[in-house]
Amino acid sequence: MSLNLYNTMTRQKEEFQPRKKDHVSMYVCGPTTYNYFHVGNARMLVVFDMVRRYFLYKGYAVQFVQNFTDVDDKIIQRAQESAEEAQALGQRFIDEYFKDAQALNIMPASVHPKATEHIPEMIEIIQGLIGKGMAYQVDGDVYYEVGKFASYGKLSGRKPEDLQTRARVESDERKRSPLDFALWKKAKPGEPFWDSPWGQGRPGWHIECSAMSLKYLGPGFDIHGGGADLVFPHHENEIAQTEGYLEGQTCACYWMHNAFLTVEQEKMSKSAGNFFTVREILESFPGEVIRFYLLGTHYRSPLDFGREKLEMAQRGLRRLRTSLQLANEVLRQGVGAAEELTAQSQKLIEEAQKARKDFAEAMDDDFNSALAYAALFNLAKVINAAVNGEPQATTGLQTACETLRELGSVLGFDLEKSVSPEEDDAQRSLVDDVMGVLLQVRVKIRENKDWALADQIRDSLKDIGILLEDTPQGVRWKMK
RNA sequence: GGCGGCAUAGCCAAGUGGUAAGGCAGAGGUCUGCAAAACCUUUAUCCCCCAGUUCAAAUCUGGGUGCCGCCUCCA
Repeated sequence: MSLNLYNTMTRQKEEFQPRKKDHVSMYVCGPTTYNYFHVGNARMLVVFDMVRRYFLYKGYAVQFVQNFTDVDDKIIQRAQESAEEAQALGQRFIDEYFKDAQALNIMPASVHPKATEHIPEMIEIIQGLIGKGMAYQVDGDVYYEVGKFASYGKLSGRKPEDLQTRARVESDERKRSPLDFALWKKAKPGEPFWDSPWGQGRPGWHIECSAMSLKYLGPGFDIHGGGADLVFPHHENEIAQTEGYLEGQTCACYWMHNAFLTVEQEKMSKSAGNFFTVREILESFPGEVIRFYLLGTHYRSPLDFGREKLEMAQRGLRRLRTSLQLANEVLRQGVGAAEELTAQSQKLIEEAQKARKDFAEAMDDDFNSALAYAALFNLAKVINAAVNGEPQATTGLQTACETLRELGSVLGFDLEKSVSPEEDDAQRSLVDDVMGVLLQVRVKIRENKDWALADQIRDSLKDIGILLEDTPQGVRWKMK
């Protein structure tokens, strides 16, 4: 089954043809580490993690590179304000990145290169560009001469002439054209710097991605990803650098860009100040809920952020989890019960196959995770119906559950948290003990038909996040 | 000014020519001491507006209206 993805370069969906059979090489522009990342950044991270997981599901080996920009103006500025070393500050937020990423079930990249550890590679490319006459040095700075790269603008669909008419920044007199951009910046007093043939300084933003993608993936790698705002100028410049340096070779074959997250219809961004960090949202919602919310919309459509949206996502996710939980209880009871393949079992297996097919069709069509959700919900519904109706169809039920679990995990969800995080374990067993005693007492209370007291206990527990359910088989409880 | 995107029920959201997926919320029912969960039924004569192409359009074309993004650091 072929996979189609939308290529920003051609502005249409194309069938994915890997550079090397059964292998996918991806480079994604990672965050600049001067703060915790916000939900908008999270959308990009989750989207490309989903892309990666789907390739894995389809049997590809995926080389996934995601950089950290750990030197730039913002970091330096932040560091100066807080009297922290720029390097230390950059590293600190790299560490914090991994905490939040884990909460969102984002897999660590195959390689997480840092800009500051690839200065020599960048210098080499800059020297190559100067040697080819595509870059020039002025007073310790080095600029890329955009006019020397014939196809400049091919990714963003802009013509250099158009760009020039609207050049808003007051043009630096020393640049040959307002469009020329910095490859190397001369160090100002107090700034971090590295030695180079042009004196002490630091790299421009765009050059790092050229250097790191080339180093880890080589020319013509499969997919380059990032947020839509990177199309211009960042990715345009990266192409100019890499392809100018390599003369004729392609930087990346497919360019994928996710649309933005908005807050009240306005783009969420660090500079606009209307952002919510994942760190703060995690105080109210589990990471998987945030993830579920983010993947509920196709990655190329804008998505508005809000607390209600997260609550809706939470209820939806809970539905899928509940389904597996109910089925598991039935299956546990039914262990050992010999069973020939009943018609009901057969039907469940067919439904599972259908879900798998629908899921793959959705994902093969430019990673339509929102549509893939429907396959998950449909399967959950079938499982619920079986549990309610003919639970002895264990073979089929088991297959259906495994399928649901597996498809969920392709999107990065652990629908059945069999293992709770270690730090929760101690607390959990304590809660288990207390609940055991309390529920025994409550059984007595109910035998005495003191409903008011029984209900009061249930309500009070609900207030602290423990949900009680009275069923014909007895009482069941779970923590929110 | 240039380039690009979006407009589908109360809310979220799929759907690019064949007669509107899925989720949340709501209504009725089953079950229950009650509640919850689950199940069943139900909720858009219609997809921003106008004109056109077609046997057939939410889906194509043209023209409007509204919203957003990029062109400056930004996922």
